[in-house]
Amino acid sequence: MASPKNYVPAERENHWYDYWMKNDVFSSKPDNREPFTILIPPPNVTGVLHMGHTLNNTIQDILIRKARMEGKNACWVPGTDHASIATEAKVVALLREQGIDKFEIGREKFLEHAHQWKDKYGGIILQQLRKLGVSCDWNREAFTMDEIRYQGVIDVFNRLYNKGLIYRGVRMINWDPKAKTAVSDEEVYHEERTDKLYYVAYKIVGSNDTLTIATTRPETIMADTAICINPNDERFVHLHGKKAIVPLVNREIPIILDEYVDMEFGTGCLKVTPAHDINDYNLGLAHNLPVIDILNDDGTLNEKAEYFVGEDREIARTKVADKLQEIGQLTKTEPYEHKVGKSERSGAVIEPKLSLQWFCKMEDLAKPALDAVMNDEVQFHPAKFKNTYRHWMENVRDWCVSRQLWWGHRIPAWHLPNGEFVVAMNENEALEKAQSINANWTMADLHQDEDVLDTWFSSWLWPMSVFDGIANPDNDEIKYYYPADVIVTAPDIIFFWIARMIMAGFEYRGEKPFKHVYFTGLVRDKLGRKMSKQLGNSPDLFKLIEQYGADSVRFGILISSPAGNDLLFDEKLCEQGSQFINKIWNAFKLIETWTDFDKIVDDAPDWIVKRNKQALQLFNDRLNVALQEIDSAYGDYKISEGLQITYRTIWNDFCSNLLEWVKPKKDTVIDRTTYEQVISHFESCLRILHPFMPFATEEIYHLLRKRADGETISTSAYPNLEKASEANYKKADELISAIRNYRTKNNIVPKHTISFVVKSQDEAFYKSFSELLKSAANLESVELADETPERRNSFLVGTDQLFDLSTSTSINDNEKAELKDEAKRLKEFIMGIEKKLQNEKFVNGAPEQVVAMERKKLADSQEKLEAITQKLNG
RNA sequence: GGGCGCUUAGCUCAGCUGGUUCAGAGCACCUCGUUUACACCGAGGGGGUCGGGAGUUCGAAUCUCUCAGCGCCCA
Repeated sequence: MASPKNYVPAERENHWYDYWMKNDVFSSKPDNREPFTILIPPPNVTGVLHMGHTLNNTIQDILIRKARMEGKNACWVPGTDHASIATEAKVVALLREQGIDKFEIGREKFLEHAHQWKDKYGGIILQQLRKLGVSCDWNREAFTMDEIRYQGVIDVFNRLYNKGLIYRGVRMINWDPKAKTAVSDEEVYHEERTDKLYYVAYKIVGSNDTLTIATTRPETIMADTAICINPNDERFVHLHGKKAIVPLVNREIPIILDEYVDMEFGTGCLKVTPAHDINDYNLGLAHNLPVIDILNDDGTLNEKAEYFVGEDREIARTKVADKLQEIGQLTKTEPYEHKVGKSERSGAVIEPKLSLQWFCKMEDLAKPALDAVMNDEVQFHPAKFKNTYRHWMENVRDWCVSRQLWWGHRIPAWHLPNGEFVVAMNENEALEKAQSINANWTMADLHQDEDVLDTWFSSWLWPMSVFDGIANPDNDEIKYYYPADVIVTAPDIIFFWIARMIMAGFEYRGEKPFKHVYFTGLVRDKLGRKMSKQLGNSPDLFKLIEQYGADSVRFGILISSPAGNDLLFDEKLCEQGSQFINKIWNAFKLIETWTDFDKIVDDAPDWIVKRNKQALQLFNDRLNVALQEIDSAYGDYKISEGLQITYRTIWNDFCSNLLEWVKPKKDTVIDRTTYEQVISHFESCLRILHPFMPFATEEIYHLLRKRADGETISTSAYPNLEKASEANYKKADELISAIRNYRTKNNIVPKHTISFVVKSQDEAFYKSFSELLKSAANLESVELADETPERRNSFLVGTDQLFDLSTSTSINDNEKAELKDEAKRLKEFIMGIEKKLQNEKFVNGAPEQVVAMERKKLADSQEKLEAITQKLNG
């Protein structure tokens, strides 16, 4: 019953995913086992799966699958994020296509459309994730705006408000004039851009003098309320106290002094526009300047500007410049490189804007969250991100939590006729509170705040809200699963999300929300460029999965993914993954043929039994060392390294060595005990690999033995670790290679048996593994010798000297030269060690072990040198 | 401007609490090989003065300083 030539992932992956679902392998309920919890970073409902998600979720899947196999109660909670700005933008655009205006249909109708949109597209990404094989508990799917999560947000807003941590204030905020909403500092990215620096002359009142300022934003001169100069600037200080006249609008403004002004920049004179620049705003506060806001919410000029009313700021800029030119007050322009803030959401240039917003005070919340990371209560992997985190947390600023949008959690504040407001859990409670101020007010007098909360204001509660831990802080689920074991995320949301989750965790549960944070890198293309739509360098994931299979895609993205560093993704790596599966597939087919050809017997010849025992012993050592290495890789969150070790162990140690060692040749057989053990080693290999490549391992696991109904490798026990040393394994491997090498050099075909006499200090090794060595290297015999046989070909493996009894010495010139080189090298090496050992400082200063090692090195080298000299002279 | 990090084989990276036999892996490359698991393979091979310089030390890829290049974050 031969299996197909190749494993075809496309045919099997869906099958196994269905099998897992049908057998409810991924679901979790609290019980008396140790929990292992992972919370998915909820992808945006607007998103489609990209390489970043693939990496991130593959890592989570590996961690959760390993934990599951280790017998822990593994719970991976999936979910999605409502993504206020992005989703609202999508829905607005969709409605616009249908000729519907958001403001015309109003809030309620709009939200209906938004919910419809979410129901239709919001789950796409989670569906796509299933293709990757992720083992989320799908019964637990949460959404940041579903009932439990929504109420949690409202609850937390109320509590923070009552605690005095939420306030309303006028602040300079980042205004996105396209999305018409405030965005947080973290949602602004800065882009290098070449603009112009305009030099504008202002007349001085009561004088023919002018002073010249340099600005990138001439369109804001209509909002100027002062000119500022540095008090140390002797060029201009005489102007202090005089007034300047704003061009075009001809308003008189004071000339003030402040050290803030950089004398080197531009002309040394600064126009002050408090409404449109954060630094100017602060200057305005310090000098009591009026604030003139000349911009509309959409970035066009308003009537206060007087000129170019209704024009977009960018267009107005050139028009103002032209006008200034016309009236002779534009003295020059020069190109100017600077950074421009843009909205991460809409791409629009951010406008600093004064605005009444809701804020959350951060200082008190930040303190325990900072400590928890600095003292490793919450561990960052890699730890280098602790620095970044500390820097931000120590300088944390209040969080602007309101957004001028409809899609989201509406701020639970009701404005009252007298201009006050109340914050409440719901309308009724709000009315109650209102009536305690004025008993005559009715519901009609209350008006709920129009704004919604920043999306992160729901995400930061995620570790609690997914278990309904806000409203029901004592429920069994949150008590069991909280804190989560690990969060896997990219470092770009360390502040948005990670920091705030830690704050919320301590604030509401007095405990960290998770134990470990694993930061992945960015996925770049093989040239190191970021993947972007513009470059078109982002591969189509589904084509990749179709072509290579999910296992191979997982392999490809992981094998090159060092912890915390960006990874350069190359499709070729997926191919390497398929080749790996093919290798394992063929290992399985080999074993399968033994059954087919009746190779498995109970009464195998003694030498086979012995040899196989030796082979298994060595492999067992190696496997255990590998397990140890893999375990420590997991412990350090070096997932990629874990896969690399697994790859090498299966390919080199299991396939190339163990299988070759015990493989029954032409007319030989394999004893049943060995066969059974090979199968169980194969199973161990599959189990180690399963978290990385779940589908193919499941497939072969089922082919290796008859499995019970519903049985799965996913819940089979991860191999146990035994203490082992692989010294003998390595020696055998090296020795066999050396003998092969010797054959090649001397043109001895593999078929031809040879006999060796060995001079070695490690006699036990040769006694223990002679059958294996003979078989693997096709030796007639390998005997230990006390004396050096004369005139025999010989070579060194470590310090062991092997003499080929079947030939007589005939060193050719080539070999002679090589040996001489080696002898020379050894002599120098020996001299080096001798010098070291003669150095008292070394002998006294270095640890005993190190000195002993040097002595051993010396002895070994001398032995080698002696052997070589002998050979050269013989 | 401030902070953090990186620079080791052609490529991607390990190694870095200084000392375990002239610095490792995978891929790529070269040579040989189709013996019934696998050419998506096997056997073998070449390839690095560990970015430059200085210092500490008996000893530095590993620690310190400095220079250069690159990247990220915050202003």
